[in-house]
Amino acid sequence: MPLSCTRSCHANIGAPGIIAAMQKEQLIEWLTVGVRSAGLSDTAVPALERPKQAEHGDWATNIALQLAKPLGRNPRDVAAAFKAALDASPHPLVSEISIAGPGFINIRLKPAAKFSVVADVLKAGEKFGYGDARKGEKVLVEFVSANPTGPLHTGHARQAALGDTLCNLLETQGCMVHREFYYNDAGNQIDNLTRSVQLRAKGVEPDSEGWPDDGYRGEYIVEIGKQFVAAGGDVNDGAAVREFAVNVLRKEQDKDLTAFGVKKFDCYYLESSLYTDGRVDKTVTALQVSGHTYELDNALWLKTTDYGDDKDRVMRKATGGYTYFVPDVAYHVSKWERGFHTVVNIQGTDHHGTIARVRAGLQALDMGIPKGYPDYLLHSMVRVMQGGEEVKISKRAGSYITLGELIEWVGKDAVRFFLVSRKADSEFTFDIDLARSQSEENPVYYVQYAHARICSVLREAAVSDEALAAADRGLLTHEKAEALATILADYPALLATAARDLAPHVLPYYLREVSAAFHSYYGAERIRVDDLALRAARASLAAATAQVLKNGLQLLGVSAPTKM
RNA sequence: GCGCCCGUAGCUCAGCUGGAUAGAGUAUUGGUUUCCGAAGCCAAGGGUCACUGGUUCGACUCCAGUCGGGCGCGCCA
Repeated sequence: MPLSCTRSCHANIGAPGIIAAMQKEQLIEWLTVGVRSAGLSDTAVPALERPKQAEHGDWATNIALQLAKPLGRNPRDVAAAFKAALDASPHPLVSEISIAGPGFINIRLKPAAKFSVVADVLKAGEKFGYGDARKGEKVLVEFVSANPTGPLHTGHARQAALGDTLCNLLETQGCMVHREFYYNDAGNQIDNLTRSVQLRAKGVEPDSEGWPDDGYRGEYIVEIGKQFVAAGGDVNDGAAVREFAVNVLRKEQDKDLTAFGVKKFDCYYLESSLYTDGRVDKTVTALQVSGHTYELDNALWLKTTDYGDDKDRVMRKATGGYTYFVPDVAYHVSKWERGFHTVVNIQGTDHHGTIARVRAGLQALDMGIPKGYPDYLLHSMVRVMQGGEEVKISKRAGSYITLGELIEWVGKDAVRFFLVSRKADSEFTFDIDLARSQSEENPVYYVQYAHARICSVLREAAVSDEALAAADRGLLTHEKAEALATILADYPALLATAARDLAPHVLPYYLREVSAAFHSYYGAERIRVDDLALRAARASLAAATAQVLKNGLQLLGVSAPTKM
């Protein structure tokens, strides 16, 4: 992002508005000017980061350390020259500049600069943290994409929580987000479902004679059979059984997702439509024309090794049908042609092997699709423990824990917060017994409690919105108040990086920090004091904190109770 | 065997494009309420960042190898 800001804008720093959100950029610009005027570099742009330890100041830069080597100078000397240049043209937000350790430059801000974020939050309200850096960018996020052959399990739950939150995060950056659910309704999984329902309806038990090895064993199969018969259906009518079963399961999945607080999908894309609308045939033809295919053993192959895959892949089987990866490529062409040049697929890590070949297929089409298209956010499976033993997650076995059960046991808020809290690719164990017995200790309650506590305090303090907005933040002096305001000011940048890095897990972590900073401040200073001006100032900081907590929880799909 | 991911406190996990004394929660121990919500706060103990070597001013972070774990490697989806 270009920095159009020059020195002239420093004169406007005292003005209210979006100052806090711009502070970092302004400081970087100031530092960059300092680097130039000190004659250290014509191109280097200093990076600003929060020091791990608060005593070191509000911001720090390691630019002197980085420039020392190319300049052939001692880092401390470089830092001294840099500091001299900065001292020569002081920044109105900065109260102190110091050199520390091997050559860090630590910067301390004036209190007014730190507390300006409070006014920003109160003014922006629910939109605080939103930016327009990616305004108008069309982004498609595909997630859940469960086969309509059974209830959603804990893996789907993780995917739904990650996907929904990621979509929300992208929207805060101005993206036009399209939520898509891909339905594998054309494969033999559906045939298997149909057959399983028919057999159970006829009284054939799993593992008895005539039961297929890969038949679905779950109890829901029996229930669907009963419902079908009760509705007057003919079990021998495969097409009718199939339609009925898929319909029932789709409804159940939708019900679970709704209960999980997942926003409505914009589109349910049917795999079968890729065949009926000719996209599959068109894709095959295009690949043949591209010259990257060949025939061998009566099958048609694509030379995906030309694009980094470790072996070539069959497109059309000797028996005549296409392998699954052909409609997959056709599907992604559809995403591209619908104008989505940023696409994120959220899938289990067990699908990582398919990434190379899908991308290879898209490359081979030679239609200008970039190499790394689409993006993937892979998550590892959720292991479920119960009674000290692992419950195997297997759709075929039917013995897995469902999303509906998780919600029933620990509640939607806790499940969502918990599932997003972990990095997507780290495995984790969901201990059902623990979650049941200790749900009160789930971190989500800590954050929700902070929000409820603030709401309660604000009710007691009875400061009007006008008085909150007009409060004199210069009255805030406690270091814990400064620490809290500093954390609040990080929120917009946090959302931007979480969206950019496809890393929703940083949000729960951040909300915990905000809550901790508030609780700590609350213990140090009384809000409802007799001095009304002071009361308003402190209440305004609390109100801003509640707003950030509420905004963050909303992105996670977790409620922000005003009392609990 | 090959490919991708992972290995951080007793347990569950953070650690941003390499930066200062490796952090949270939980568990353990000890404090804390005549006053706005104690589901809180304050503090203590707890570490060979799997191991070995390399890159450099500096490595949990980057590279190579070893060990251990997960997943994938079908003319299944």
